[in-house]
Amino acid sequence: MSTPPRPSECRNASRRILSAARAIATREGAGRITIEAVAKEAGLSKGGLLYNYPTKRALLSGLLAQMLAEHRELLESVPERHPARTLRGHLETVLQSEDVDGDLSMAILATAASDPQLLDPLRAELTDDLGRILSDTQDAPGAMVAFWAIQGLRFQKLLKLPDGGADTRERVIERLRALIDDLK
Amino acid sequence: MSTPPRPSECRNASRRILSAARAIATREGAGRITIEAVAKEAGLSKGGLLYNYPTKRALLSGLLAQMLAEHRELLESVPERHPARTLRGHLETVLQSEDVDGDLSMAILATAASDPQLLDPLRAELTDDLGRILSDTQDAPGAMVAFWAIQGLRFQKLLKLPDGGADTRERVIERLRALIDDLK
DNA sequence: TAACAAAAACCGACCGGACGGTATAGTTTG
DNA sequence: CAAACTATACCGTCCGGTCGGTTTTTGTTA
Repeated sequence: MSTPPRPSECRNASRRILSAARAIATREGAGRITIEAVAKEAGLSKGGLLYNYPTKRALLSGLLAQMLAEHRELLESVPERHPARTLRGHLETVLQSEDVDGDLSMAILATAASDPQLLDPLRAELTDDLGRILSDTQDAPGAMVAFWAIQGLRFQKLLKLPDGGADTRERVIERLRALIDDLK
Repeated sequence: MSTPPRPSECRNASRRILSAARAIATREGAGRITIEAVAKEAGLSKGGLLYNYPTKRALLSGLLAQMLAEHRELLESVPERHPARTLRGHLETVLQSEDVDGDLSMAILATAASDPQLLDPLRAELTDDLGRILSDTQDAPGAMVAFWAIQGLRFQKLLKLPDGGADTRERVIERLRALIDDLK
């Protein structure tokens, strides 16, 4: 009658599957995300996984959605009240997710290569954020430069590109913070 | 005897193979780069390709090397004499490669996901450039912010992330140019 | 220049294995 | 019982790589 009182089970299975996928991506690399491997990691069978996510695409889509949700959560937990709150939020979010999601994000990039549509939710989210950022400041170009710099930082971490050493890095981040705070 | 330098033949096979791979990546997406497909596109057989590139890894490595070489060529062709010449070179290079190498870069990202070592040459090159940039300016943090912004721009184009519209985009780039020129 | 051998370049059938997805039979739970 | 859920066997496909053989190029010698 009323909705079957077992969303917990079903949800848990889905969540377990997603974290299994994340575990595999982090431990063995992005290319190792296969239905069988994820199912095994999650402690159920291939059929069981395919019952929850009928295709691999659906699985990846769910994975991306989960990451996006967590990202947004982190972003909104930035307490600071500030005209460029969102910008600041993005920066702190990038800094905070210390390499935890590295290989995982790589997984997303990898799949995006073969299925660009999977990135659509991400695009929508970013468009939203960007709109808020631009409408929060009078210096749109300055805000955009900061936004790009944050994205650059994100990919620099992701691909383990050089960053000029920890010391300069710290100073650069400080500079970036100052740039953002001076925006208004 | 009149043996004009004819390593051209041998080289041509390799180059033909690489451009075939690029064509496939651009036309059909990054995931479609397979040995058979590339061989067919290049007009030779699977065995023939594997003669030139003994493994797929070698093929991808060659692909990345070629792209790096072209990138460097572009970068060094920036005429401007300027303390932040390299920085400016990166910016103009990104702007110039108008979506031509989009899916191709995606291919590289995709493979990087499964084989992170392939990015090592890229890392070396960037480390080199970054060193030059930092030693060319007195404002290291400012230069790094600009560098990150350029990288962010690169990935924004690559993943087709939002950019706030062509008009603002143009203004942002102008701002970025000004930032770089004011560096010294 | 012709003959010829050796090496380089290339061919394409084939193998082994992984992977996504299906079909179906079984099990739990309300 | 029925619906939700799970397990397992299996299929078709694709793909990277191997291997034995063939063609083309090159160097040498007469």
